[in-house]
Amino acid sequence: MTADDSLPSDPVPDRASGRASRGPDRAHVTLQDVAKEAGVSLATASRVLNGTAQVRADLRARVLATAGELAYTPNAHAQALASSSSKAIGVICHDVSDPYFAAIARGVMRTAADHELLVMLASTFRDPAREIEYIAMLRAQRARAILLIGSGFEDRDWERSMGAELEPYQRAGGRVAVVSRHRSLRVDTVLPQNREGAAALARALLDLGHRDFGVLTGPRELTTVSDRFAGFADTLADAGVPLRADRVAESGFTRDGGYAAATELIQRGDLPSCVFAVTDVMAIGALAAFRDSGVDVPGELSLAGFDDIPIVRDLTPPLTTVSLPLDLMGERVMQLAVREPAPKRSRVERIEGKVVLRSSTAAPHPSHAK
Amino acid sequence: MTADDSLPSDPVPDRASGRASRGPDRAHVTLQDVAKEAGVSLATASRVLNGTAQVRADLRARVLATAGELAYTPNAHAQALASSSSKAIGVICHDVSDPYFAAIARGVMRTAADHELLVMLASTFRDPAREIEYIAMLRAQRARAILLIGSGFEDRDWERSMGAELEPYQRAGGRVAVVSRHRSLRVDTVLPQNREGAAALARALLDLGHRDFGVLTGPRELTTVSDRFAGFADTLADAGVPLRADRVAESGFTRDGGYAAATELIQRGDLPSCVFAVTDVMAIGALAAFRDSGVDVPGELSLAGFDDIPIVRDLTPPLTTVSLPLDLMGERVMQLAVREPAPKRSRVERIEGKVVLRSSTAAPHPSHAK
DNA sequence: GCGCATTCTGAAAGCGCTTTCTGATGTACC
DNA sequence: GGTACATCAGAAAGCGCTTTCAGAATGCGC
Repeated sequence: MTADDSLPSDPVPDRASGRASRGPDRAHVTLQDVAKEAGVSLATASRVLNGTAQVRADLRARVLATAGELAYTPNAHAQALASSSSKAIGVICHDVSDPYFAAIARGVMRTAADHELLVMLASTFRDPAREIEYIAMLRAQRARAILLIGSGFEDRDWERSMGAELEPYQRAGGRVAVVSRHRSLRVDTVLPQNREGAAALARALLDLGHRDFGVLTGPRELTTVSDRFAGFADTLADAGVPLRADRVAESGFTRDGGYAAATELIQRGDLPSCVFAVTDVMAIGALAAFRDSGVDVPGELSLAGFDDIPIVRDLTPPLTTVSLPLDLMGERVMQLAVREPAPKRSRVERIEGKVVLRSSTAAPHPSHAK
Repeated sequence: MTADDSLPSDPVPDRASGRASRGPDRAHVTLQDVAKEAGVSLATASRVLNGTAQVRADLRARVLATAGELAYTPNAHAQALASSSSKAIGVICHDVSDPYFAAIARGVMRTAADHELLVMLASTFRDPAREIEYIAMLRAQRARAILLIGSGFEDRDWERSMGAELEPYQRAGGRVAVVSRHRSLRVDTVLPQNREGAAALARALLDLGHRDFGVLTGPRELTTVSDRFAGFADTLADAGVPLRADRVAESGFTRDGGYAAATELIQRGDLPSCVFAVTDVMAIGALAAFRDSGVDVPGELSLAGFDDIPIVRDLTPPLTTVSLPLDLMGERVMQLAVREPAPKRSRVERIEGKVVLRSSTAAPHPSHAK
């Protein structure tokens, strides 16, 4: 790759010499400029451009015309400062490139566009310190709302510092909404029914005849992980099916984490008949690990995930999972953030997951018969 | 899903009644508040908090302490207005949930974090009007830089209106950088070598023995599509291998577009021995189509993509593709935007693609022998 | 101990806009 | 024709911060 090359240049109107026909020499055209040029007062120009009040038709037309000619763009900072309200909302996620988040973000972006809002996006890469730091930045930007997408932590310290940052923000009129459970954050929530979804999945897998399960989990301190794990494990227990401790492997909440966890399971020796990965992303890694080790899915082992990110349909075999309407969840959390805040209590919008059986799961291999 | 439920509430310090110990009643703590409380002037407080100048140690300490106590957060809008510079940069893409973009965005976010910048992200969903609109919004926000990620259009009108929006922005000191070719936009560019990459891929596929090719393309007016197509087709032509018109199917630049294009190819009757999808995302759809139609890849037909988005390694079979360092490209475009602008000409950073042969391609099926 | 250079602090002028408040103009009615 | 009431334009006061400028306080040399 070479730098300092040049693209086919084109004739840009006298950039170096003078300047475009009417534009002022200063960097930006201000409302003042427009007003002067149109021969009206600052106030009138403002009113015309914002439609705040009636303005005589001819003045109105003049202002509009000059604004166009001068290519006037309002200074959003000045507007924000004067009107103390901003058109930007902040979204904090762990990683833009995680398909789970990307799918939710899509819904958020779409809905933001409908409201003519700008989205400031921040990736924390699961670093709690960075998360706090970003909230401070969004607070500084006077973002109209802050959206937290993705699992919270089961961690007292984190909760405390999070609350300390968010509470003054909310007191100052900022809106906060989250996807996933954030204990003790008093905020509007879009809450995927992780526990119930995992339970339903467990029942479906039991119905297929499985009695010997493995679980690939992410870090236990993530609420999403602990909820899904608990839902799955409890249902097995209720059915009288034990979940052996050595059948549970914990690793990172990523594709590679899934690969690592599955590999660990394989190395421990005899495999269960069915494995549940707490997220699809981990399941993708697990599937690769099983393939690399020559474990046939679903012939020798069934595999299921959670989330139903778009890609899992196109895997071989397509992945059984608990389907969450991710795009919709993004839309909803955005709507919660935009709607009038509930007077006292925070709203919780529960999102049900639906078990989708695809060909990554099948009846257990005969060798697993009791 | 039910709404208006309540999360386990926690004791928030007297939100309704009075207020937290020292905080003022107004919505936000201002620098003025801090200065008064610390018994110094506004100027001194500002200097302490920005490290703009030396301040006597004891005053310094007092300011810092009160700022902490009052949980002071500067108003970024006021700062931006007063100093006419902002800490936000704008990124415009087509769809956050497209893995190609998501991977680049990751690099962008990482690099932005290093520079303590906030990223405002906008999805256009390939609507040129929305693209223009977003640029206007970012201009209003006085974004320090605007990044355009993704293919430009080969379209005079679009170029013109794009230029009209961008040119005043740049004249006012705004920085613009893009990924992919944007004809006649005089901006710093991270330029994947689409033509060369596609040519190299064609050669590799010829080397495998293929002589009968098909191509699945996206909309021709996208520069990325036309470059890749041209590189591929020209190389075939140079090798004396014809590319029949009925072996080319055009569709949307998405997974479903790839599925549709592949289906069209299948329905036209006899298949080529090798198919090139101009992006991995389309290749994923094509792979699904071939599977659904019982066409064995690579047994009956070889399939190759372009981009090397992370997921294609985990497909069955793993996809042959032209690998682009997407994360790095994101980093680079961000760096271009942050670096001092080149005095006269725009910089172009060429990014080479590397052909990666995986198992979705193989020697042609014997039935295709000449 | 005095004068001068050197720090450091505070007052004040904006940055570009919104939004009262005030005043001017026009209309309606008696 | 004069008063009362709308209606609409303009002056001006901020919004919360940075930054210049001038003045106060300190240090030093002689």
